[in-house]
Amino acid sequence: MDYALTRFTDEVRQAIAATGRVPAALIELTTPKANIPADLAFPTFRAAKALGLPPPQLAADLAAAIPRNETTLIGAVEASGPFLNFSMHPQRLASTVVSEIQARGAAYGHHADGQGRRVVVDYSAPNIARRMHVGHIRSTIIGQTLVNIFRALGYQVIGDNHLGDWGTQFGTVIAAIQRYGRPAAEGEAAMAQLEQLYARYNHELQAQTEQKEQAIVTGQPLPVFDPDLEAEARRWSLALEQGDPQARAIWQWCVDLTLAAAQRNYDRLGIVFDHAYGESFYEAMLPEVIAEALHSEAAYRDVDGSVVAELDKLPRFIIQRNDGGTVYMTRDIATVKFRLRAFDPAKIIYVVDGRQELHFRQLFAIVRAMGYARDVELVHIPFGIVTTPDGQPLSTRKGNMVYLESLLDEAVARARAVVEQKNPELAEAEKAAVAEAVGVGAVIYNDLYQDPRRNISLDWERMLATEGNSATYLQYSHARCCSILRRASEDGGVGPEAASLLLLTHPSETRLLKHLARLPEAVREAGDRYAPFVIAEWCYTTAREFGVFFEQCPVLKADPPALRAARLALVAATARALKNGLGLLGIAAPERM
RNA sequence: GGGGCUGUAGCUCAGUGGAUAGAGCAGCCGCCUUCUAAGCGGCCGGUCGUGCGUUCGAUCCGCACCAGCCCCGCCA
Repeated sequence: MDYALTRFTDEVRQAIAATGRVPAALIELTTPKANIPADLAFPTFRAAKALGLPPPQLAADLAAAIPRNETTLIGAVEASGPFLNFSMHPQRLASTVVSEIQARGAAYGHHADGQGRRVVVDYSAPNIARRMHVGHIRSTIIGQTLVNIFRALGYQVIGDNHLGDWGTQFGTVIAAIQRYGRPAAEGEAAMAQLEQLYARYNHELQAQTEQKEQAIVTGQPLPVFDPDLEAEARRWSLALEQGDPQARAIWQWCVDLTLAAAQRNYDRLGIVFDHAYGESFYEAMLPEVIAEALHSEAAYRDVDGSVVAELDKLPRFIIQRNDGGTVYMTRDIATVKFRLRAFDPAKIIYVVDGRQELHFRQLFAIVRAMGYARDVELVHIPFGIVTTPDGQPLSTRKGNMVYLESLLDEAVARARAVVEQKNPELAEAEKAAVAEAVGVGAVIYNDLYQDPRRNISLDWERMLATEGNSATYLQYSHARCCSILRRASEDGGVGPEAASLLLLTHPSETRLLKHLARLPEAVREAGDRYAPFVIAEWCYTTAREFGVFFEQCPVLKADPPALRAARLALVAATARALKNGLGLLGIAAPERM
C-alpha cells in the first residue's frame, strides 16, 4: 500500500492526464518551495512549448479542466502564472496520515523497496591495540544509521565491523610487548598502555634508523644493533602471518582486550553488528587472490617481484610487496570476494573517511577487472575529519586527541548538569537515564546533522545546545508530546480512538500533518543519497512544526471534546513519527526530560 | 604535475533545473496565573567564490580560473 504523499502525487498526475490536454511524458511534477502555498506543482513551460501555448494560459486552462473528485487527496487546484499548483485536502489528509501512523506504528516510514535484496555495510573498523577515538566515531555512527535506513527500506542488511587487526604495525605491537612486557592494567587503561609501548618502541626504532642514516651520510660502517628493532618488528609481523603460536597468542590477547573496551562504546551508541570479521579473517584467501589478479591480468609482476596494478588511468598500486608480504589492498580484495560469495549482496557500502577515496577507486577498479563484482554496486561513503572548534585536526601526535569513551562521558556529564538545572524534581535514576540519552544523542547528532563529506568540529557549545537545531530540541519536542498524552490518560477523558480527525483544520495542524506525511519520502531519499542528514532535517522540521502547533492549539483544553480527541491523536502520531525518525538516527527518545 | 572534496547571511549549515534563496546560532525586541520557556513570535543580516557557456529559466548542469583541505606503489 502506498503512503499518502505517493498517492497524492499519483492522483495529481492522473488528474492532469485526465484532462486529455497534456501527454503523460510531459507531466513533470515538483515540490514547491515553502513560501508557495501548495504541496505539488506542475511547471507548464515544457508542455506549453510543445503545445504552442503561453505557459500561463496552459496553467489556467488546466486549472479549469481538472476534474473534481471527492475521493482523492487533492484539495485546491490553482494556476499561479505558469505554474499549476495542487494542495492536499486538509481533512482527508488528516484522516489518512493519522490512520497510517496508527496502523503502521514503529514501521511508519518504512518501505519494501529492497525486498529480497541484501546490502553489506562496512563500518566502524577500530584498530586493534588502540583506543577508539573521535576518528572512529564518524564511521561508526554514520554506518549504523545507514544500516538502520536500509533496513527500513526493506533490504536485508549485513553490518560488518572490518576490524583493523592485521598488518605490519602488528609486528611492532608484538615486538613492543616482548621488549617491555604486557600491560598489567585492564580495560581502556591497558589500551592506553599498549599505545604507549607502541610509541616508545617506534621512538627507539627511529633513533636506530637515524644512526644508520648518519653512518651512510658520513661513510662510516653501519652500526649493528642488538636487537635491531626494525628487524624484530618485521620478524614478528612475519611470524604472525605464518601462524606462529606465540605471536598468535599475544595478538589474540590484544584483540580480546580491544573488543571488550569497544563494546562498552557500542552498547551506549546502539551499535550492533552482524559480523566482525577482521582483516585477519581473510589471510588464508590472499595467495589465491594474488594468483587470480595475475591470471586475469588485472595485475602484473613487476621486475622487483612485487605485484602491481595500473587500471583506468588511476595511479599504480601494489597488491603484494617485493618481500612477498601483502597489504591492506590485498585483504580488501579478498574481503570483496568473500562478501560476494557469502552474502550475494546488491550493494556493498564502505563508510570510510574521505582520504581513502583513491584507495577505494583502485579497489573497485581491480575487483571489476578481476571479474568479481559484476552485479554488485560498490559504494564508498566518504566523510570529513573531526576538528577542534577552531578547525584544528585532532591527532595523537598533537596531544589533543579525544577518545570515544571520554567523549561520551563528558557529553553525559554536561547533559546531567542541564537536567539538574531544568528538571530537578525527576527521580535520580531518571535523571541519569535522561542525561545519558541527551549526552549520547548530542554526540550522535553532531555526526549526522549535515552532509557527511563536511568536516565536523567538536564544539561542546553547539553539540549540547539546548536550543535550535540540536538533538536535545528533538528529544524535548518528543517529551512534550508524551507529556500531553500522559496527562490526557491521567485525566481519563476522551481517548484518541474517538477522534474525529476531520476537525483538524487549523493551519498549524495542517502544516504539521503535511510534514508527518513526508517521513516515508525522507527515508527513501536518505537511502538514495546515503544521507542520514535528510532524516535529521525531517526530525528538525517536525519538531518546529510541532512547536508552532503547541503554541497555537491547546490540546487538553480543546473544546469540543471531539477536537480534543483529534488533537490527542495528532500528538500521538507526531510522537510516534518523531520517535521513528530519531530511531533511524540511533537517538533515544525519552518520554520525560 | 595529476586527482578528489569544499566554497550560500558575522558563524554553522540546508537548498541536486523553476516562483520572493531558507534554517539554527550570534545581535536587538516581544511572549510564561493556561498541555514541559530545553519553547514560540518579530527585527537585523546574502554581488549564492569569479568568469564564460548550455537553457524559456542556473545557487543547481558544462568548461576555465581563484581559495581552503585532502590524496597520489611496498602504511592502514
